[in-house]
Order: sequence, then structure tokens, then C-alpha cells
Amino acid sequence: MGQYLVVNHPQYGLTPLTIVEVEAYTNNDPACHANGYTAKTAPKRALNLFGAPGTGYVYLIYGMYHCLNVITEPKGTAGAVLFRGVVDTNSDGPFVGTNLIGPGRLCRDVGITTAQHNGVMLTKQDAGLYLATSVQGPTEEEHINTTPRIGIQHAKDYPWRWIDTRYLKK
DNA sequence: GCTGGGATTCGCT
DNA sequence: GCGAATCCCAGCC
Repeated sequence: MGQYLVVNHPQYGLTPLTIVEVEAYTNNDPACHANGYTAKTAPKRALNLFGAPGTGYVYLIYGMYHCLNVITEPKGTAGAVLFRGVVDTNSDGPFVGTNLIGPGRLCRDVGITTAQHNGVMLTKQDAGLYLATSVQGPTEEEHINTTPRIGIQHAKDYPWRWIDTRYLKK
């Protein structure tokens, strides 16, 4: 939270966007795509969930939208953070004044797709999509709230969604 | 080989 | 508040 997701905008080039909303999914989590599987038995879609930390996991939801995650657990253990919302804090960026809230909208507006970005290493800059330390540093705890995750059918009570209250009220 | 549901969004009512 | 848009693949026949 508060760090940068750097995207490669077709006109503005590399653009740092500040992360303001995330959710966590992990091993033995009923809501995780990898739940009930191992790295060997996982369906193709969820395979990257068992990859090396820093790997991007992009999947298609409802046939229409892409969702971007980053792997957070050691290789072989499922676990990821879903990026649900970013804001453009650049004075002249492409999305100034437009907070990209919602995982599908975020991916649509910055051009993240499974074809281009699933499995890329988000700690390296060569894919034009990566994570970076922000100038303002991580979000202070006073600005962060936790809530249950959105839209899931299982483990609805896990308080594993984090929001920056300066941009999101609930 | 077919069917149904999903970590969503937007527009219309 | 509800439904449509639309693709992947697990589960079941």
C-alpha cells in the first residue's frame, strides 16, 4: 500500500501509479483459485499462483475483465495480492483526477492482459509493468482500513482487504 | 462433449 | 437493484 505500480502507457510512457486498494489470497484460503490444489495438480489458470515471489498472476474474470495479482509466497506455496485500486499522483500523468478503483477497471484502463502480463516478473522492468518504491513511502497505518474481501463466495469473513481511507470510504 | 459459475463493471430501471 | 457482456476450464455425463 502506497508503493508504485509502474505501467507503460502508450502515450505517456512509464507511469507510476500509487497503490490504494489490495486484497490478499493465500494457501489454504477457500477463496483462492489455488485452494485444494498443489503446484502439480493446479489448473493451468492458477499455475502462476505457485510461482516465485514477484511473479505477476493475471486472469480473466467473467469473460470480460482482467485482474492483476503479484505472488507473495515462496515458490511452491500459493499466495498473492490482488491489486484492486490505484491513483495517479503525477502532476501531468494520464490518469490525473481519475482514481482507478476496481480490479477490472484498473487492468482495462492501463492495458493489462493475460496475454501480455501473466507470468511476468514484476520485480524487473523489462515487461513494462513492475513494482517500485514510491517517493512518499508506504501508506501510514492511520490512513488504512481493513474489510472483508469483495465479490467472493467463500471465506467472506476474512478481513484481508486493505483500503486507503483517503480514496475509499468502505 | 456439454454446462455452469466466477476475486466485475456499467447502464438502465 | 438487476441483468448483460463474455471466456476459461472443472466437473459431470
